[in-house]
Amino acid sequence: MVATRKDHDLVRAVPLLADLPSGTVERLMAHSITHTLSPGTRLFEQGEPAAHLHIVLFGRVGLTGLGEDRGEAIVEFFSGGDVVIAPAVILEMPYLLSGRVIEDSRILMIPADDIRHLLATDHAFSRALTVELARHWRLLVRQLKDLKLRPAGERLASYLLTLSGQREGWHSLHEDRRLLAQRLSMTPESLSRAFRDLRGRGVVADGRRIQLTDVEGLRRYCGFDPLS
Amino acid sequence: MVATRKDHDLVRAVPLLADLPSGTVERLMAHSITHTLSPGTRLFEQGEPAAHLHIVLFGRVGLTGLGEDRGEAIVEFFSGGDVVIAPAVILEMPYLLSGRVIEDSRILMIPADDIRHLLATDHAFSRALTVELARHWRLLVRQLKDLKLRPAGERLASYLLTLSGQREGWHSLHEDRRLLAQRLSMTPESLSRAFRDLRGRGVVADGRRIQLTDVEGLRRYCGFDPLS
DNA sequence: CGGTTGTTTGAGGACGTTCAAGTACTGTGG
DNA sequence: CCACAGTACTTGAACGTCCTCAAACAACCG
Repeated sequence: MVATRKDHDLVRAVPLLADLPSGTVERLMAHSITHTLSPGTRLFEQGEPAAHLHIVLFGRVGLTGLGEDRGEAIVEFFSGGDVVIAPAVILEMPYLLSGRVIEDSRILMIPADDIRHLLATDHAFSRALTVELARHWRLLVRQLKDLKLRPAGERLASYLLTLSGQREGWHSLHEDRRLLAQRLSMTPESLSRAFRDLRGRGVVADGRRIQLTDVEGLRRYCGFDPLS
Repeated sequence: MVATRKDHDLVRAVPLLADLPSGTVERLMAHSITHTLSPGTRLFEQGEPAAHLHIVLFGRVGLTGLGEDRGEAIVEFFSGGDVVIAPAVILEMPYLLSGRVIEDSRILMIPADDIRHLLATDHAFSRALTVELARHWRLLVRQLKDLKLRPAGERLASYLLTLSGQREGWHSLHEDRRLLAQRLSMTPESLSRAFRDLRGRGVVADGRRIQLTDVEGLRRYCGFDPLS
């Protein structure tokens, strides 16, 4: 619960906080809470006010949107060093998404008021937050383009290319296929069929282990755009 | 081309710039270019480096993603007072989207270097940019949730509720149906059918004129979430 | 008037979902 | 060690939504 020595090192490695004077970080940490959480834990729910800024020190967290009765869709995964949802905290508005732990994770929670106060008083922090938001913006835009312009199979191919850094050889999925399917906006069944179809294009899949043998072919197949 | 007196007033009304000392705004304007542009004009293309920050003084601009051979998808519309794509400028990265003028518009273009310099030196600007990005982030998330969780008809209903501010009576679409269809990720044919289906739910459509007679029913139909 | 553009409607088809089994892997208790 | 349950993944068949293609219609404009 209380931040440990090791937490401190992890905190210093968070890009958002890396450039702050250590005194400032101390003050942030003073009011913060650090938790080790298990898969399934809900960090916050869509619709509730943002009381804390959540930062993933290690582990993995999923952002999910809840539909009326259509289950939930995963918008993005976040892992070590990532800030989970800054906009709700910045704007003092309710969350548009829910946060759920999907791997054993260590989560730093900083009170929203402290964040807003720092945003108002600390230029370096404000700048770092701007950069962080700009990065997230691009993540979302990429996904919107995927959804609007690419069919399911190509979305998977594109995801695999990003995951692998476009390197051939063995790689490992970071999440199980049910979650991956939700992230890619398809059912587990469709994901399974998409993997089957990619077998003819140099993708060997065995559980979470994935081998890519024809990155160039995959790029052509899904019109992969290395911009990022 | 050169900023006029009237431009100056419009600039002062841009939220991003409203809180800056007037000296700073003067300096920004000194190197900036202001253009009046007609529908169809391309502001910038996906993939090219961001040389300017574009701000819409009045008119309407569409952000479009280009697929390999699948035409283009509209990600969002921007109008008076909106900053078009800050992230590419902030991060010095290529655009992920193309910008196209869809109505006669007056566009302020500020050199990217000036923006980055101001971001690094002016706390108030940095803060305003953070807030602007946080707002855009929420726009994108809303749309992602729409795409992932709602079928075409409900996306239209949701769009109409947002457009109207959930008020009954007559309203006007800001763009023609072809563009609206692209924004909602469907074909014009599907949009036409979606309007037909909504006739039974209190939506009267005549060209760009729309009348809503049962906002509460529409809300229930699409599970509208007033969070914003 | 003919041409262009925007919208609507219908028929057919593709992609992805749903529903329903079936297989493989894991850990548990007998 | 095996039987068993539980979970994860795969496969097949039927269905639905939305797209494509084609045509008709209206409005507008030279």
